[in-house]
Amino acid sequence: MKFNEFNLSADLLAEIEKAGFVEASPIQEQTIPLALEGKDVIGQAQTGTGKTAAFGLPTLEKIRTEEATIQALVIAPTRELAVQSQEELFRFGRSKGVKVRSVYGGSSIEKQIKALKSGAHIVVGTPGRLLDLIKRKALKLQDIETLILDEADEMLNMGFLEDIEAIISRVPENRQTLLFSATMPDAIKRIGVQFMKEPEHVKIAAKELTTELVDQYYIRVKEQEKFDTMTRLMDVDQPELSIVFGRTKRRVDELTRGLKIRGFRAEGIHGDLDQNKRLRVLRDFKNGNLDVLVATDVAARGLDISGVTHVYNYDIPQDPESYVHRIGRTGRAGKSGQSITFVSPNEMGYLQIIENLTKKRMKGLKPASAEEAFQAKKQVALKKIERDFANEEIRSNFEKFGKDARQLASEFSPEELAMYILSLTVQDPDSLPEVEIAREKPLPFKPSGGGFGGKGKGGRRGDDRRDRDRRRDNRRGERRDDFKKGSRKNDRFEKENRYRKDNKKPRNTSSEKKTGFVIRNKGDK
DNA sequence: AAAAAAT
Repeated sequence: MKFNEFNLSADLLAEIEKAGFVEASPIQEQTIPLALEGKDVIGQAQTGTGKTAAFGLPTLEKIRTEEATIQALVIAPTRELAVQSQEELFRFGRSKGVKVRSVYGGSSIEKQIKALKSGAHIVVGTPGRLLDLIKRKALKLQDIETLILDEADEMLNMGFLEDIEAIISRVPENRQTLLFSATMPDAIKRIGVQFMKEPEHVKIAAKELTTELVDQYYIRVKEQEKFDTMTRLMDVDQPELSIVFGRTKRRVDELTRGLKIRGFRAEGIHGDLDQNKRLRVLRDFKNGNLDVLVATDVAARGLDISGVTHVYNYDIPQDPESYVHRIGRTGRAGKSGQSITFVSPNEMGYLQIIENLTKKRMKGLKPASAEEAFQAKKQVALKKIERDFANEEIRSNFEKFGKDARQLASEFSPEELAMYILSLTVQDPDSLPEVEIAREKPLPFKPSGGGFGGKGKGGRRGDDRRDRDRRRDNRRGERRDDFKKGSRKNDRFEKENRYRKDNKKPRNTSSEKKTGFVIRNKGDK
């Protein structure tokens, strides 16, 4: 279905066309008509399939610009996401003259109050700042007709729920409520439904929860070897842009430092950094002034950054839902991507929990050796140098390598110069600076209920336990079969060949020799 | 058990 087949006004369609959108995605096709009718909708679809436009377009359509009232409210889990959604809504509503404001913590409330006073039809905000503005009577919600929870399952989660309830209690009961997310656990959906009237749950049916545009890999690696393993893989993969997710803010700081030492253009983003820095880092990453964004889960959800080809889960995500969102930062809008999740031997149980949620097996991957990484880097540098030498401006390019460049350039052949530049560009793997990432206390493992804790409580304990045992036995069976058929093995070799032109088998790591493919949970005996 | 979110 095409956008111009929706019952949308000409000024919206003009902006849609300007943005180059023609064909609506399935979630858009199914939710836009419902939302235009005024129905309450839960919209669930894979990451990167255009959920913002799905709730944004019908919302914009219904705004009466001649009235200077706030008619729609969007609540988002992070400040960056609030900014991004505001920008997208503004873009589509531009011709129509819709005023969209974003409000969030960490930046001047005075400015935001002024902006609200200058007129707003749609407000996009994070919970804390919204409540603050409501208390100061700078934000009136009595004219709201559409309420949207972006990343709805996160907004209705513990930690946010109380604030959300407080905000919703100020919004008129007679309203339309839209909930959107890629993930929607049943327990959370039940909470959400309480704020809605006869909601339609549009769930784009897919075998897997994650998009098939992302190739999902995991590497089983000891904690102490993780950093080297990741940087080598990055050298081999040569991502355009990549995001590295760490478990804690401190960890993100360490990883950022380490990656910088290794020569990557990397910056970190997490909740302890001041808001200017957070926005600056994100902007630099989008502009291509950075190659690697190192992040906590603050960047896991919603952020739409084109050019992200690789997501590295340096630490395995805390919640299986977080995994779905993290890897959804790549493989967006029809483009493909890769995710690589690093799993230490005692975390293999988490891998299983994630796979249970996504209904998708990650492929095992062998670490690349230092030599392989070095060769890969060298190839890339050589290509770049060759390109430079083909260019007329080779001398100006060469000059940055030293005072005598002009002299050297006249005395040596292009090949000799190339070798010289290469030696300056690519470091020998043995001389790489050492980086140590502090070991954190291991994740607590709670096998109950299939989640990472917090679920399965209440009167169903016995059932949960039986389910769990059954699931576990199934898992073991599947894995053993895989091992016999060698399908997993084949996956590994298929990937290895990318790294090994000589087809030699990379050496086994000791941990793999030890445990093969058997899953070891703490709960298992 | 961590991160996010107001100051």
